Amino acid sequence: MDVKFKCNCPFTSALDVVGDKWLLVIVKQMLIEGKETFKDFTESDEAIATNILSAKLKFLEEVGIIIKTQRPDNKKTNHYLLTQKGLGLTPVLIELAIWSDKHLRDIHPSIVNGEAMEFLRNDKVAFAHALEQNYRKNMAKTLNKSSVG
Amino acid sequence: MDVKFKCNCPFTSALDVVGDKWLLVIVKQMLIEGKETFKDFTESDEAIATNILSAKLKFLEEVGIIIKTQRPDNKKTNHYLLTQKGLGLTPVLIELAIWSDKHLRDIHPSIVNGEAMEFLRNDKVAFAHALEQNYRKNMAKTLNKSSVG
DNA sequence: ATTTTTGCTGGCGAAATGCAAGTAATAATT
DNA sequence: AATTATTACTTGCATTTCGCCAGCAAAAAT
Repeated sequence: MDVKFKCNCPFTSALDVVGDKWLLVIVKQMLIEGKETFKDFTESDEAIATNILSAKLKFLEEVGIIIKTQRPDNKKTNHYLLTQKGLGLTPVLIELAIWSDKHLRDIHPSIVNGEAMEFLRNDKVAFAHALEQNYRKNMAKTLNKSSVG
Repeated sequence: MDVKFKCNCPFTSALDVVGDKWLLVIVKQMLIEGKETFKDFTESDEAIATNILSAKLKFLEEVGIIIKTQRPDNKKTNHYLLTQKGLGLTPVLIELAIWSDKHLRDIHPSIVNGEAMEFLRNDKVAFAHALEQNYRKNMAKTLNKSSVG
């Protein structure tokens, strides 16, 4: 289940890891939608099958993009969190969204186009920063909540 | 063979198109390595199988990322060129390379690390610009060459 | 006229994906 | 304390995609 690198090209090597139908979707769900638990992922719009989800989470953990944690008050529910390596994928996701915005509306007109998209168009660096800050903040909040209550 | 969009999320929608093992590798080969013909691709480091290559080129053409052209002096060799939509993926590729550089060297130490990588680290916007300019220049050159000689 | 190159296509086994059902452990409810 | 519900998976099986290899026709080079 470990990565096979085709060559020493930095572009291709990244794709050897995350160039997959599901991996970046999972990272996006964590970063943008704050999903953490197995159940969170199964309830998503993208509807990933549980066996695939299980395998992909295992893989993401193996390569160090996420870590599996538990809360002291719950021995069952696993919480998957992005590592630095995982958060480092934020700019990749952002460029993908920008590309969608510019080049995909012709064949897929119903792509969302709200104020978040406008923020992203106006200042992608700030948007990336805000996303990462927000992720860290929420992570701290939920971690704290569980250890208190 | 056409795209199935899972939802209206701009992140996921981009991945519905290019979130694949091969598509971005092919785009990278065109942009960075100047590959244009079927044979060029088959001779790459990444060694894509011909049937897959054929299918992927067809798909990339369908979604408008590349176009298939011919030179007046050669009725056999097809030249695949990036469209604006295709060139628009440059920032995505660049962010992937940056991520590799930062986060993949621990599990894949032989990733190339020359002066191009340094240029990329120092100024990714300039790097992207240079890449696109270079692509257009070479495209013009080869197009010109064929119509002359 | 013959050989080589180019751009594919087709067959077939292997791997990845997707759907549905099942399970075991924990947590919540009564 | 007993029952029910939830969570995080696993298993089985059908379908799709991948990947190697061989072949092949049209065009180009010799």
